[in-house]
Amino acid sequence: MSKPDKRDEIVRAALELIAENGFHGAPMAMIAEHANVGAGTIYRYFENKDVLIAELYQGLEARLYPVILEKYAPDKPLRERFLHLGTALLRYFIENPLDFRYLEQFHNSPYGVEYRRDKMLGEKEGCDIFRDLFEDGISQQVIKDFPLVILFALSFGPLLAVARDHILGFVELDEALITWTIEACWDGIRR
Amino acid sequence: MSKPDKRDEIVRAALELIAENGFHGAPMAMIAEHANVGAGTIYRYFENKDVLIAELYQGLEARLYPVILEKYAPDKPLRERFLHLGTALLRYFIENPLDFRYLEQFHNSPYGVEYRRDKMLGEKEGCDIFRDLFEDGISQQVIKDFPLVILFALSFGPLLAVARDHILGFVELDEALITWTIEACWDGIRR
Amino acid sequence: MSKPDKRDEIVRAALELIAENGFHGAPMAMIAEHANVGAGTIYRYFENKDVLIAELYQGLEARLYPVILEKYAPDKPLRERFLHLGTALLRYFIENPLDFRYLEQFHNSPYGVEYRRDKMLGEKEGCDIFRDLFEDGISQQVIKDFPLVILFALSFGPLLAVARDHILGFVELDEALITWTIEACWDGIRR
Amino acid sequence: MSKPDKRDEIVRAALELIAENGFHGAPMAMIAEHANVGAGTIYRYFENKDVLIAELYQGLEARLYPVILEKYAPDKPLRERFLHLGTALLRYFIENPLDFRYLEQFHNSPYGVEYRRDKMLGEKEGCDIFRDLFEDGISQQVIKDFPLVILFALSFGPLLAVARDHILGFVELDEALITWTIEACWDGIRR
DNA sequence: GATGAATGAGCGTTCATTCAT
DNA sequence: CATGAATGAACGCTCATTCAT
Repeated sequence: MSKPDKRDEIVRAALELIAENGFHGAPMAMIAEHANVGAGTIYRYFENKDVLIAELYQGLEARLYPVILEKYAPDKPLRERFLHLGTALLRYFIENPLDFRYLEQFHNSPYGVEYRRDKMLGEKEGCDIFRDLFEDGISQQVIKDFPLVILFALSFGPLLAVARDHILGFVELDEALITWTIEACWDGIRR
Repeated sequence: MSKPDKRDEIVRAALELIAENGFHGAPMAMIAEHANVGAGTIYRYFENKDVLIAELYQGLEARLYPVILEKYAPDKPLRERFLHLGTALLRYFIENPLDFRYLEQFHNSPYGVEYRRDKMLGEKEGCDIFRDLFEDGISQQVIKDFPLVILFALSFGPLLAVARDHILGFVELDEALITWTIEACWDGIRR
Repeated sequence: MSKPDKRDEIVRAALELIAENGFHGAPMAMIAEHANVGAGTIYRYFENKDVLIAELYQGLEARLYPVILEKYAPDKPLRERFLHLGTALLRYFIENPLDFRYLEQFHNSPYGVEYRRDKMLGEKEGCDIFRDLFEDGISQQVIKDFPLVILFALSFGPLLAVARDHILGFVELDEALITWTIEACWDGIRR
Repeated sequence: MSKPDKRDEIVRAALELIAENGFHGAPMAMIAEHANVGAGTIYRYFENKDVLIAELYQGLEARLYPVILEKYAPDKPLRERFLHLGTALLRYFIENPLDFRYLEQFHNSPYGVEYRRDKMLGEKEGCDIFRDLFEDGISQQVIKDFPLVILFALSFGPLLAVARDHILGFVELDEALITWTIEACWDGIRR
């Protein structure tokens, strides 16, 4: 009960600071201070800053999956499945803006690119659900016969963009707007 | 004639280095060296690194507009206009990967967010052509009646994503794929 | 019986690590780990790292004496006594390279110099046998009438140097070479 | 005239501090302070601390050779040549105690060992004069037929030891004692 | 104007030591 | 007694910026 205390505080502080200020706006000393922890303590839990960054990312991903898969019914029609996943994801980002900003920071960095490249090469994408969905859709001639990468771009591109705009205050997303946006994404990929 | 010479060299070197290595992979001394210029000289043309970064961005934007507006016919049908602008933009990014990488670096940084917020508030979007296009489309009931920000996200989100994927080598975009992608974006925003 | 157990383990681990990696290649945490002991436990037996280092040295010296005094016959001729002590010492170093490396590390450090200075002032040399030998030799006009310090230098200088060279692999000392070397040392100090 | 100013100050400060306190008793910040130089300035002249240490060593060696070779007559008898080199070396150490202490620090460190190993493998010893002397002596049957390494140990071992003792104040070397000591070394290696 | 040597605050990281358990 | 998590001062090093030439 007291064990993960410090580690959690470090993770929380790092998430907050990196999400808000970027990787180089979050020095280890500042993370330590915000976690109410000695500077050296971080290194008991994470080998170095890179490892902290990577583990933080993996933690976020691990939290994300169960959320969007909740109540997911793989036997429903493709459109419905897509809307479920898309809205769940968008809602998650809106409700967890720190997570979202962190994921963006990570993806736009050498770490993120390399990480993604590794996942591309190793077939073990975490995005299997989406991949399955797209491949199903293509073979059923419901979704455009595009390379998967393009379909991902057509789906996630707008999704991430609106999440960012909402978090930065450029637009106020409500339930209706969320649904319409994801429906528009579907219009983009469906035949 | 010799004044802009050095300034141009500095801008070129900065673009190259920042696009390839990110902001903190491009120290001022390295930029100076690549520009064949003294380290102090940069400060005659740019107050500090932040200003250099911002002016570089504005220069890129200024170069971009004429390119995508070339042969643009504002009296053609909306779909055709959208396809023209979208494919021109995507082609530009693919042919000028350095510019694209720099724009991405800039957007994912405190500078970028603040810059964009200023532009939002000041109403003086550089994206007037797109704004006009979307507003036309909405009033003609050809484009979905969404907030402009959402329409931007549905259009540029996928566009930037595929450009990034192409440049990182995750997909090979040819003319056909470019057209299909922009058409899919249109499907996303049209009624 | 369990008390000296841990202390011994600490001493053994410290000797090993310091001999192989030097003082700053042997952090307390590493010593503790190699001794299968908690990091704080070391401080129950040694006030701090400096004390550990000094006591380790004294322990080594204490082990050394009985070895070289074994079968030492103080009534034999001076030359024979010198050869006995010299070869015994050199053999000990060769057979216990860890001890030797540690002694060298110690001597080449602020600790070593201060330690030696204290011993010089306090007259309580541990090297009494050698001192007796030299003083005997001087009064019998067999050994050169040099200050003791010089005689020590002429005897131990080469001895330590060849031991080091052997351990570092620059020369392979066998029994013959050991004897010849010590005889050469004797040639250096005898009249 | 003003160019090597800073570099020289850095070298001087580093020599002083390392000679007196050892490598880890001479942090870069302290060296900078003693050289009246900013901390970063050192890195304009030396890539890192290791390079500073190595270049300092090479500088000392370069200064040493001319000194001991001054008035050296390679056609004099072996004994005379040995005494010349030995006393010159010992005198140099006594007159330049900082140089001596630095050389000792260097030799007793990973740098020193590796450096020496390299020199052993590559035949281009800086100690060629001594090597020539020893090889001459062996072939003329004036010097004992020992491996060179042993002869070096018999010569330099006492020499370095007495230099150290003098500098630390354990003995006061005058001209007579210097000569006697080197003569005793000769007695050690001659047949 | 142009230079680049000089600066020093700030970074990521280590490790001797302490102390609550 | 023994532990090992926690600490924070100190380290080597980088780099945006300045200023004498």
